[in-house]
Amino acid sequence: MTRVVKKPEVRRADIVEAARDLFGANGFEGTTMHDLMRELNVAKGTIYHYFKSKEELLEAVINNIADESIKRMEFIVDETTGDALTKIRALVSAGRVADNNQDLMQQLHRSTNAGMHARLLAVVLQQQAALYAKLFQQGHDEGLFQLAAPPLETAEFILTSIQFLTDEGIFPWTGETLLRRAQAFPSLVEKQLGARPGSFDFLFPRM
Amino acid sequence: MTRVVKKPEVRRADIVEAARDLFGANGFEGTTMHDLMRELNVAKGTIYHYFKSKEELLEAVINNIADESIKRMEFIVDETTGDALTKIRALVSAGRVADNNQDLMQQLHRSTNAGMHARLLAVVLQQQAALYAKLFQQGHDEGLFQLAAPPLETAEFILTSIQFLTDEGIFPWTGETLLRRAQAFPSLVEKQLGARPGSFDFLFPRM
DNA sequence: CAATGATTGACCGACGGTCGGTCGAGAGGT
DNA sequence: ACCTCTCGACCGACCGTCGGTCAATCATTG
Repeated sequence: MTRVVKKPEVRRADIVEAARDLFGANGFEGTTMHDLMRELNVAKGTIYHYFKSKEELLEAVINNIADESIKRMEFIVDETTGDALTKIRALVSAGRVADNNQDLMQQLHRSTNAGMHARLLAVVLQQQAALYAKLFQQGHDEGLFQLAAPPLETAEFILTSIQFLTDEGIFPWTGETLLRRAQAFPSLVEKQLGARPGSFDFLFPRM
Repeated sequence: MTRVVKKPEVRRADIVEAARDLFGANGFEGTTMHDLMRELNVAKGTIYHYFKSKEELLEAVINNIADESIKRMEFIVDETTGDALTKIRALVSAGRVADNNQDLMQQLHRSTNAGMHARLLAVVLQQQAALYAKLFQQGHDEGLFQLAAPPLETAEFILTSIQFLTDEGIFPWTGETLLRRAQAFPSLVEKQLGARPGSFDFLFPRM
């Protein structure tokens, strides 16, 4: 095979990108290193030159997705002007990881990928919590919220529940269950934040 | 090998029990079907006679653990007399899945087992939520709580956060992080339930 | 042109899973 | 009580696949 030499950073990025696509299309366990080397037109050893195991490659893919997600969210917060509630609203509507990773999410819904999924959730969550914490603090300062606990812990608390309970990846919730929960979220969040009733109605947009 | 015939239920239970032990000791991926057949003194085909895949066996193990857990908790609720807060306190102190599955939990702390772990959490959670929902309702009726949403959704919301955020299995939180969160839980829960400040101090017992 | 290190691909051992076949036990006939 | 006959629990050699290894090879750089 014709030998192609690339700069290490480039090759590394190529591998992560291809892995991300394949994991998204076929799942982690459903993707073989052979699939990956064929996709990349690269020998197996090359991949193992950059990642010492498939597991480590998964780690890199997860961080890649998470980093992209958090950057997008930070950008949204920065470009949005207004009070905390306005910023939160903008963030929520654009913040679903699912939207920009449609096929990935579809794969994550297979229970075999629960591991990959849970780990991705955990990383994304920690990053998002820091972001929301700032907004909660702002809202508190603006008199919109009455927090009972530090902003970061409050953000972690709320985000964790919403992510896990709305995510069909780890456990296949039924449609009714999801609806039932979605309807309860506004009240739950308002209560937790001490926000005005109705201020989080946007969490469950009736159509 | 000497052939031993058992009643199907017995053999099935034996397999689940042994699998539970081995998964607990070495993790799901760290346990081979060969290990299992050696432990059971049984041929590989026998295991596959009862479970069509390793994956399906995992499912059975998870349900086995979850069932045992929920039965213990239901028993505790039944034998405890008093108001909702008293029952909740009893439940929490005995309800940690970790306590009665020490080595299992230790294994779950390996990120390779995130899948097994997340799925177990999901099942246990759904069962526990139903139980706590009853107590939240009782507390509401007794005037101890002021719920902002239906009891079941409230229970799911709270339990999910606490389980996920205190569990080191999926993402290895640091000790400080765990402490920081534990300190915030009482306030967060009280706020969510509309309970008297201090009534959930038992969630974070200072030593 | 030598040194470096990126790249190759044949090779390996372990693993999950299959399948043709064996054998014990209970049902039903005599 | 004894003998079949049938069912399905049980066996284990075998298979294909997969993650991972490594010595050789080749492009690039100084």
